[in-house]
Amino acid sequence: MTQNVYKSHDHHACIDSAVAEARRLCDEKGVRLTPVRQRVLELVWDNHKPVGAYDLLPKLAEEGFNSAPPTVYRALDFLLDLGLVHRINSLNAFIGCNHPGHSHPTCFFVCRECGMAQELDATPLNEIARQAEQQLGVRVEQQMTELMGLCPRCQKAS
Amino acid sequence: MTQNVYKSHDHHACIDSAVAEARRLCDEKGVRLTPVRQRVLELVWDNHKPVGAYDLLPKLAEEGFNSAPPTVYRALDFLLDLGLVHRINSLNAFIGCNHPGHSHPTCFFVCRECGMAQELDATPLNEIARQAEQQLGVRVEQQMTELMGLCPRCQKAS
DNA sequence: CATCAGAATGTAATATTATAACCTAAACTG
DNA sequence: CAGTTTAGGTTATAATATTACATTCTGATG
Repeated sequence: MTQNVYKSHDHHACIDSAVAEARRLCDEKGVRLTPVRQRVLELVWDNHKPVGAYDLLPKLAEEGFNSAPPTVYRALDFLLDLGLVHRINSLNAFIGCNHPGHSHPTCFFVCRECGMAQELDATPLNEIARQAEQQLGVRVEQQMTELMGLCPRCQKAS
Repeated sequence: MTQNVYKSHDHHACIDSAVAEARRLCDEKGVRLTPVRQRVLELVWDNHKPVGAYDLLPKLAEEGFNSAPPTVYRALDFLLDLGLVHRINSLNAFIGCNHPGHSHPTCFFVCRECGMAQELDATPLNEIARQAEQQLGVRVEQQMTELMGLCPRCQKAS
């Protein structure tokens, strides 16, 4: 399943593989991973904390990219559509997805102290969707779960 | 479990029981259900669609209440703390809770066409939280699931 | 009852997040 | 290479939320 962000790991490898995966996916779908889209993806992957759209703007500006809100929102929308990033609604922030390409129910744990996010296996959510469909007759198209609390590190620190 | 909002029902009774429940809870906790707080609660319950903070402002103004953003956000924060309303993060909107008073994992289905929200039994979420706690060592304090799709009515309409 | 403390509200300003609208440039397509 | 689609540039503004500080109300206590 998803990696454990609380274990130390070679984060450059995380970023590289995210970009490689993105490139593969874009080729497959015949869409373009333009420089600004790729750079936004890399910046989102910069660490395991969800990042706000407006945090990206100055970074893009530094590097000579255009940097008005529509630029970054367009790039993020593109990446969201492909499942390369997810939006954490409770934070108005974005985080890389480590198994993009197939739409899937989404589930994150976010630490209220350090802000790091850990993607979780969302399989049990399918049960909720299935029940809702059977009992209420709704049709579920998307789902997102957000857990909040303290990560192992921040528990120790307090 | 939770009521089915797609079945016709006496909605005045929904509102009345929400207010009665709020009053009981406030008495129990020794906090005050002031006029503006009660009115905000009623307005949130006005129908089964999540309502934005800024939608409430003109309604409060009409009725002679003060109506600046802090007024409505304070009232909503108060109601959120007591579990009388929930916030639907994907919509930046608020909806009444029909079993307030004990903190619980929250789960809503929201129709992308009509916007109505249906609270669901979130018990299966506990499984996700339990697994995250065991496998990752995190401590889960809050959780929220949002499902999106088409409600029975809007499926027929299309 | 007078006074005091804490809770609640009033008010103005501003911060943060996101989108609209319209134009220009680049890249595929036949 | 002409036409079309896709992407990006630019300006302005909409929508959501908070800060900071002044004022008023409420309930407790002497």
